[in-house]
Amino acid sequence: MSVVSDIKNAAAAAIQALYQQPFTAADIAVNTTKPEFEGEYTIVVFPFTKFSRQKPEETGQALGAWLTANYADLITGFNVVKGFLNLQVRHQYWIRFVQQAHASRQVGQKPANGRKVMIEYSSPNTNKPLHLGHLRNNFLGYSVAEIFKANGFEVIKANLVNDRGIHICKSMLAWQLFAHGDTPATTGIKGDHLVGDYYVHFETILKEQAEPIISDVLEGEFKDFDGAEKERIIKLYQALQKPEVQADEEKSTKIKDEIKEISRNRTEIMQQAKIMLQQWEAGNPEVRALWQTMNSWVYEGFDETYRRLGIDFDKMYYESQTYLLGKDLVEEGLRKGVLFRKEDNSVWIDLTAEGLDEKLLLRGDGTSVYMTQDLGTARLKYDDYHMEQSVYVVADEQNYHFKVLKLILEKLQEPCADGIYHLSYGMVELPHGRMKSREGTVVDADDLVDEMIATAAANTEELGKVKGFSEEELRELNETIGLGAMKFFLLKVDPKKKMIFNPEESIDMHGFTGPFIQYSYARIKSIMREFSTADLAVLADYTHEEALLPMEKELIMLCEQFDGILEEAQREMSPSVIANYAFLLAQTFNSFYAKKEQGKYIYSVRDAESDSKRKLRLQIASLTASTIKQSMKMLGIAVPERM
RNA sequence: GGACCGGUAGCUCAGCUGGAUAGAGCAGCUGCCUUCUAAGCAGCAGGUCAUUGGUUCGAAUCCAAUCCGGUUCACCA
Repeated sequence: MSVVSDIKNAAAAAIQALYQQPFTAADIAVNTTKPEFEGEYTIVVFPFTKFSRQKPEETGQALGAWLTANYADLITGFNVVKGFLNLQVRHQYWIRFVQQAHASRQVGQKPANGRKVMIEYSSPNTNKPLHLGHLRNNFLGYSVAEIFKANGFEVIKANLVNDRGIHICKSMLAWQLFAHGDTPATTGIKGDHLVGDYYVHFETILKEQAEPIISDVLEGEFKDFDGAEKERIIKLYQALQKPEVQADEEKSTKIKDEIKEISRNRTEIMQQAKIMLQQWEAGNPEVRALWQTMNSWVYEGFDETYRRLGIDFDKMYYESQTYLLGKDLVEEGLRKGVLFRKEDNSVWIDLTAEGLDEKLLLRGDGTSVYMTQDLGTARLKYDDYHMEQSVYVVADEQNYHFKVLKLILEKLQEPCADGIYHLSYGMVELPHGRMKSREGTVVDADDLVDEMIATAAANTEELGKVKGFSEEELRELNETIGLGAMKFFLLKVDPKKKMIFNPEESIDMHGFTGPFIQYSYARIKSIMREFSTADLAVLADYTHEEALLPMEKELIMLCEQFDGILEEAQREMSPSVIANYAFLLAQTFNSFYAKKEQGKYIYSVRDAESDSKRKLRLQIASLTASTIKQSMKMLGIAVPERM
């Protein structure tokens, strides 16, 4: 039970008693009171004037009087300003909260609720190392999983690895052609980076081979093409010659892009890659062996990155094992009449009634597409775990895909359909736009982590506050701070918004940042170190009778809101809710810590004006520390005892 | 063109289930380390909440239209 819900329930009872109106607690607006007015929480009374038939002020007075008379253990006083009823919560209420929180020892962990969710995140391709975009995905997925757990859910963290397809064949082919047998072991290059390097190599060759073909086409020469493709390319060429197209830059760029794409497909190296993909699908032993070897290099690299990032999974899925799934669903769909077959034998679903298009599910040759395997995988996951919700952490460019996926599953009456939830997040962009591998602007995840830790180390060194730390402790501290800065940076923004990352400026460690909060935590721990565990232990049964000073109350109130914040974060699937809260809490503690009047620190724990105040403040500090620690844990961020 | 998302301080973002005078951080300017940690604190300055209209006691928040930016609408994944 929270204060806000207590107040809402009391207000609902008041309305029932005074006006005989069945107003539910959920319909009552309760906010924190603005600092310029007296009170802690405020009820907005405007909505009640309809049936009170009094002015807002009178309605507020009547409600306030009733509440202080009938809920005296909750509310001790009130004042009314216009339509706002400001309530003063009984000071014992706050004290009781502090003591209960202290006694329970574990803040922000709700008991198991018997509900099960799967969170799929990360889901990398195995042809390239992880980059900045993946980091947002990984941190989001991990954090949302933590948030669900804290709210009492059972969580399965899943990773669907895209380990097959043309992209990995590109790396494999380039390796075969140019690597002379190099391995991570012989070169000392991390496996995922080595494989990524050959992917880049492939793209370079591809570009070289495509260029003459493209320039031929642009000059009206089509010798590299035949059949339908030739017709298509000629059509594009002719379209490009039209004066109205040449005047329209957007249009001509689009046509040129298509010409480039078709030309790239005509290159020798691309043809080889396609052959390799066919060999892979046919189970060619040599190709399969190379595939296994190179993927294993990538997994070693990924494992290292994941371990460093503190990211883990309960269940791995591999597309090489799931890409053929979904065909039976299509068969069933055809039988149910939800799907239909065209003359060329391809299978479709008609979603025009839903304002969407027709969507292909099986090609004419019977092979499946991305959507088909996702349908099958959705069923597989559900068969594996029977979870009530299946969350996909995937960038917002796939919004349409997931909308369609859910819709099709609903139409097929799959039991997993209702639980499908696309946690869509915005891309991380550079100041000049999206990261482009062809332009070499991709920010590598490992490099960024290194950089962050180095920055943290430089700061730690400069501040010189960690005398007596061993080498190992120092390394661990800098890793905690560097990673904390990075995770917080990527999680503090609302997931659905795209965000800008400027690699020129390193991620800040002051202000609204992870290190700021970590620092605040370490500072509290430093205060607490002055006192023994016995000092803390006797606090639980201590009854505090003195009045609460403003910032003592403010901190208690903030800590009391934590449960509600956790629920909101889970409901919204938004770690940023917690990031904002943790910052506010840390910031408030810092003000509390530094508040000075007439040359004295008025909230000093050590030099408190009385024994009871010392104990109360120690308790508040301890509770604040636990709440900060748990908040940061929800973001996958550790907090140091000293920094 | 259809669908979806976004537009709040110089910059990066909160606030959006309607509530009191729109908040942080960074950057800029002032102060504060004989103090339980200055990765901190206090303060100054900075706004037609894209535009217009509507809904009502009340709109950054809801609705409509418009403008700007993005994503997507592949027999790619």
